[in-house]
Amino acid sequence: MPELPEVEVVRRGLDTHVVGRRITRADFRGARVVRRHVPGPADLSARITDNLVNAARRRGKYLWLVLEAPDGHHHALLIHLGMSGQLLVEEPDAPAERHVHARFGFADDGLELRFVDQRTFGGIALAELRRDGIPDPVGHIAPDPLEGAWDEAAVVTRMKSRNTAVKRALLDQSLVSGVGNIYADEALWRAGIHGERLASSLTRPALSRLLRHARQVMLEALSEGGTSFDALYVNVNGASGYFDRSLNAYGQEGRPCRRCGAAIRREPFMNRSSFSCPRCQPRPRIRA
DNA sequence: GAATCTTCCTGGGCGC
DNA sequence: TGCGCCCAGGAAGATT
Repeated sequence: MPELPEVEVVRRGLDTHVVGRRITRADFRGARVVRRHVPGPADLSARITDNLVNAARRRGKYLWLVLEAPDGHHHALLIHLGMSGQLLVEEPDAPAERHVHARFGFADDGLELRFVDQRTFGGIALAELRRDGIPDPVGHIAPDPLEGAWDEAAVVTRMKSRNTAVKRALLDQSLVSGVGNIYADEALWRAGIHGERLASSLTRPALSRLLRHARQVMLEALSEGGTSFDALYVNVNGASGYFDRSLNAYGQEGRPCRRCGAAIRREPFMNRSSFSCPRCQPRPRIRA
């Protein structure tokens, strides 16, 4: 599934292949892909036709194209890839993918942009931009660790006040965005902290360390994943080379911990799974 | 308001 | 071999 580093690679691909072009055609297929647009897909299509793509931006796992309408108004085409979403850049006459939900054509008659999503967790919406350049629906999403607005000390302060498991806090998009289950487990492993520890029970230096590990692991994935993508594909199937080689905790149940050799354990967490080292990341004795 | 639970969806993988 | 079930995941909205 696309995590923040993959979404950033997609954004860079959009920067290269889509920014600077004028949309002349937008076709949506299926009832679910267009989100929160009461007048419906046809209206959204009409609103973005003849718009110029001015920029491709990202916060956490949200992507958006800054569009300039013919009347000069700026708004955003907001895209979330969900679990299985892909953006592809292809010849207009290439065969349609089974789960293609949107196709965008451009004035230069060049490669078209397609949104393909097997599970339809992803979606597309038209949004107004706030004064700070963030689309309205992204307003409640906190800065991610890879952007300029990232303020580690402020996030530590907010996490310290949370009366909940530190992994829940790490996954809370209103505190820090872009950290999914995989990177949460990797950051906790690196920091030697069990995810069920109360956020408020950790020291500020420990929380700082955890956040710095989260940032670092995503930077590493970005530097590895960024080179493994076909130039024509803005994204590939969510699997970057990083996941094959570099995971220390996530999905490693039973394998020896690379730090101490103990077998990595798997525990249920929020109807999902957490992976951790039983020796490096001892469970808290008491957990509410 | 904070914390937690439920729901959306479908393909891959597994057990029987 | 094939059927049915479980699982994965982010985030909105509901519920406590």
